[in-house]
Amino acid sequence: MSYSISEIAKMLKIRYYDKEGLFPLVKRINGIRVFEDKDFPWLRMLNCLKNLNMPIKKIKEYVDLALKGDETLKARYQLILEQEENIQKQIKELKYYKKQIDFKKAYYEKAIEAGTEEVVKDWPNPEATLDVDELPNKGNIGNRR
Amino acid sequence: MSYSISEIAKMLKIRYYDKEGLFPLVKRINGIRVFEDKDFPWLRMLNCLKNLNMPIKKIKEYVDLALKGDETLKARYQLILEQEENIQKQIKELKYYKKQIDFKKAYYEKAIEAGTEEVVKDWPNPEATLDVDELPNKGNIGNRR
DNA sequence: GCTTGACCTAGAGTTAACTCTAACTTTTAC
DNA sequence: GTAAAAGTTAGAGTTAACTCTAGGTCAAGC
Repeated sequence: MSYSISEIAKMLKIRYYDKEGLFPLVKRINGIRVFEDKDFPWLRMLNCLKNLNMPIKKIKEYVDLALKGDETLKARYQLILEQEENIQKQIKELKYYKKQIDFKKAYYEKAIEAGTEEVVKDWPNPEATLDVDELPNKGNIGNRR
Repeated sequence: MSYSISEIAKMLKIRYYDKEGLFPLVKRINGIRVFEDKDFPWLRMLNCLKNLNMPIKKIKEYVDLALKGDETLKARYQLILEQEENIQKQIKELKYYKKQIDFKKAYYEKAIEAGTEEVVKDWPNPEATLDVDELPNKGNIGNRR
């Protein structure tokens, strides 16, 4: 089974990504892109990296490595390892900020109950630092801010 | 204790955020911003929203609501609830993509061991769909892509 | 054969979030 | 009092990731 570009374009911003060189291996008939089942694992992988906030240029690097074949296996493995760390950091970061949000949630619940923010104005924040070193790092091992 | 802008600027891109109207309540002496301990909970909150990928304009809306006082308590509470959902979705999404990354990790480990990708080329992907409906939604309740 | 519609491209335009520059003021150190 | 350091601003420039436009090709249906 094959897929037309309009079908695929609903799922990803295909033309743009193709322009950026992200799928050099997709078949063409008379210049028209024809996606096949075999392309899907690749599309899924690109979609994954994109949603992990990897910049297009970095994804392109990965594509170029993949094109070079077996000699770049270790480099690609390295990139995957970085993404694994990246995911862990992002989850950690989200959980960190969840504390702040949960605090504010309770804060507003109490304030709404009382009809005024006055009663909660001096509730202590969950953590008293803004020091960058104590904030989780942004999940940015090579990925965008 | 107070803090100079250069001290604060290391932590956040203060001048830019101020320009965007994100801290209208910070004190000034002869036009120079003077941050005080009382400002920190606010700065932390802005930092939190920023790191949850809320666009500056949306953060500004929150700031403007806060300035209006008690009449906007419910609206602000609503915004916080959205962020709570947003965090849950983002964590879910990250865990989803982690499966893909873990698959690739094992894939490359095997390929490196064998010296060639050939041996793993036909390993089945963890999930066989690219259907947008089956992918977790991007964590974007009002937040940027 | 001709219109319609789905596809193609190059390139211009848009948007968000910075980032830098230049010219000015205020504070600090001697 | 004066020079340097650190603060200020408006506004121009940058970058990434789209998004749109204009003009063109090609196959299908009438």
